[in-house]
Amino acid sequence: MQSKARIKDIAEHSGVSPATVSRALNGSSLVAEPTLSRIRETARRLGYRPNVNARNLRTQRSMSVLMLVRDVGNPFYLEVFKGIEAAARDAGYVVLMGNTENDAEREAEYFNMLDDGRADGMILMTGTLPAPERLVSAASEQSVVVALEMIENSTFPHVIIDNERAAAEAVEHLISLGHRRIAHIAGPLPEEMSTRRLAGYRRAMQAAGLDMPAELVRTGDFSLKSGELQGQLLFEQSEPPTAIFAANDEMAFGAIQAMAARGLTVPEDVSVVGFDDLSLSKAFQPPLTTVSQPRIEIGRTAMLRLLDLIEQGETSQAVTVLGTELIIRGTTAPPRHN
Amino acid sequence: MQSKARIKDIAEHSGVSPATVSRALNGSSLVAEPTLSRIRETARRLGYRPNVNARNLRTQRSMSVLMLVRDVGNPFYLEVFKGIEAAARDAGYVVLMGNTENDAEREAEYFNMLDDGRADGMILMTGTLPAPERLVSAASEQSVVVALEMIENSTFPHVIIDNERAAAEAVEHLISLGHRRIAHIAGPLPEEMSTRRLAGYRRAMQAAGLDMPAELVRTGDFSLKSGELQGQLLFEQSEPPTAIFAANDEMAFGAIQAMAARGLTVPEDVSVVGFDDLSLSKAFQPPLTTVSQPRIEIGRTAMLRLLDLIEQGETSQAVTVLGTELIIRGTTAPPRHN
DNA sequence: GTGAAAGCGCTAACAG
DNA sequence: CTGTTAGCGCTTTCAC
Repeated sequence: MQSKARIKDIAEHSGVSPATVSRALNGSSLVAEPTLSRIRETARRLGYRPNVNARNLRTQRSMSVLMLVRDVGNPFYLEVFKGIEAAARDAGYVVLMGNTENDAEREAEYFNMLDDGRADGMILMTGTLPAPERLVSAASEQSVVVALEMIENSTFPHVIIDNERAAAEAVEHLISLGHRRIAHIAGPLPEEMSTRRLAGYRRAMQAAGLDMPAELVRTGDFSLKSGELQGQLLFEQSEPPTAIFAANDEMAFGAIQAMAARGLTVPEDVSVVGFDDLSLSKAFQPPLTTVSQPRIEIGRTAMLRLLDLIEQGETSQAVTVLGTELIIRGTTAPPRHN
Repeated sequence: MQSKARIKDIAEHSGVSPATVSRALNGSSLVAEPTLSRIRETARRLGYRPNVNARNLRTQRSMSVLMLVRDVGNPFYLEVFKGIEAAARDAGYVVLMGNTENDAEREAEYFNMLDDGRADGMILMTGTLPAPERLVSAASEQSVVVALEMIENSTFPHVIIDNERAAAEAVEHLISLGHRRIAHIAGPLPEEMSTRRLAGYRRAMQAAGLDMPAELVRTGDFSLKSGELQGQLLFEQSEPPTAIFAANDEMAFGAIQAMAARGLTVPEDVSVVGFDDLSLSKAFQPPLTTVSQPRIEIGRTAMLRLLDLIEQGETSQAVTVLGTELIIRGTTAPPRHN
């Protein structure tokens, strides 16, 4: 096996010009049969692989996309990645992973990679746009699809769920069980996702004519630890809640941990609803009642939209809203003293 | 702002040759001061970004690495990714994500990407090597670091933990609590990782002179579901175990789920130990006793080794064994009837 | 310290 | 259907 056969080598070995080899290998219909298979055969024999950088330089494409998240460590993203990766592969693209850790500069850097020619487009899951002065080209000129988090005033296609509605449904479930003193542990505000889930909580509470004293609405940061802390604070109050709606599963787990530490049981003493339906949530004891989102589908759809954008310059759907489902499991029950 | 300033544009704007611009921007010491800052200034003003594909073609490097796993959906990888991403970024590399789903063809394809010039090296976490006949160049000629799973008879640097020893320690813990009928739910055999953990179980049992009847050693596939199934089977026996060592946390959760379904409590009726220490494991009720591995560190170290390989052609350490720790939490206790 | 020239490997006009 | 030619944007000899 040669070390790195080039198109030129194949051309010589099969007695044609490089152009013909290129055409043959790229499935151009303009190559005659005997030539075609001869070329293919030599390519195979020589272990030929097109040099991606040369091709990219020439075609001004990279056949790769970037997926950008705030925190790779968040288990929530896993299946979204999976959906993206599968759709990308099917279309012949590779996937670059970017992690911003909420750092605006990093985020800008990744945006600028689109100008470098390193990626043809990006799936943005950070919920934010870098400041224009940090960017080489206007963000709006890039092929970007926003997933999971809505970015207001942007013209990018979005693939999202209706966070407000889903949150309201979760709270309505608690209300229908008879709970009246329902707390909410929100995600980091004023992030869009957290804001919408909070709004859903408020909407449902209001519709039922229930009180929402400030001490029942707490803010966490989606981490286990913050759920634990806020759960703790919630039960140090004179009049603790009988139910909690946490803005994600991890905080729900944290809150349950805090309650266990105080000798409270779920759902007997307190009901808890989460959001996300992590793969482990059903294995929790008791299994967590939570809002399930179609994560793989979100990833897949976002990637398909991005392909439209890259290949057609536009996409059919500006905003795609995927459905959620409240999964009622073991952490919710009627309140004790009803 | 121009659309896509090239090095030539900067050269014209600052009255020098492209060569000088290239030198200036790449920090070559051969550029005189006045020229240097003039060039830098115009580059900034024009929003210049070097075209990555052109540079890659010229330098025959891609400044990107590939990380390959069996299943992106596995929460175990998250922090390993994080460690890899951070170390890669620091060194100016970007990270491509590859998912094989145990498909040998896909795995070979990713290997071949190293020949394409798409990535300069790879962190292999699948525990397997593609068949040589599928590969364009011999695998051994590539810059590859194996992480998490040992590949026997390969010359690649490895970054691993001592699975056998860690498993033995977990089982010793159960033995020291007084358990004698200890079951093991293994991962998929004959994968290296599963095999080593099983060996650790056997070693500890043997050392304590305990029986290992075949019905106490079951094989799962690391999934929640398989843990549930095997846990179920374990308790349908006439003489069920008093303790279970599961080869990963997910299967431990599954087993606990199965026991809960039969009205058994952990750790009162049965003790359970897992392996991995997923971020959610401490929030489980009761919190899971498990073996913790330094996942971020594994990722980071693997990336550093890979950089050695790419940049120096060799690395100091052939095999790096990172330490594990048995975290004793709430799922283990002395057996009921001792 | 700077410039001219070549070429990385590929694809896409344009001719024929 | 096939070959010739040019050039993507960059870095790097080699001269001066």
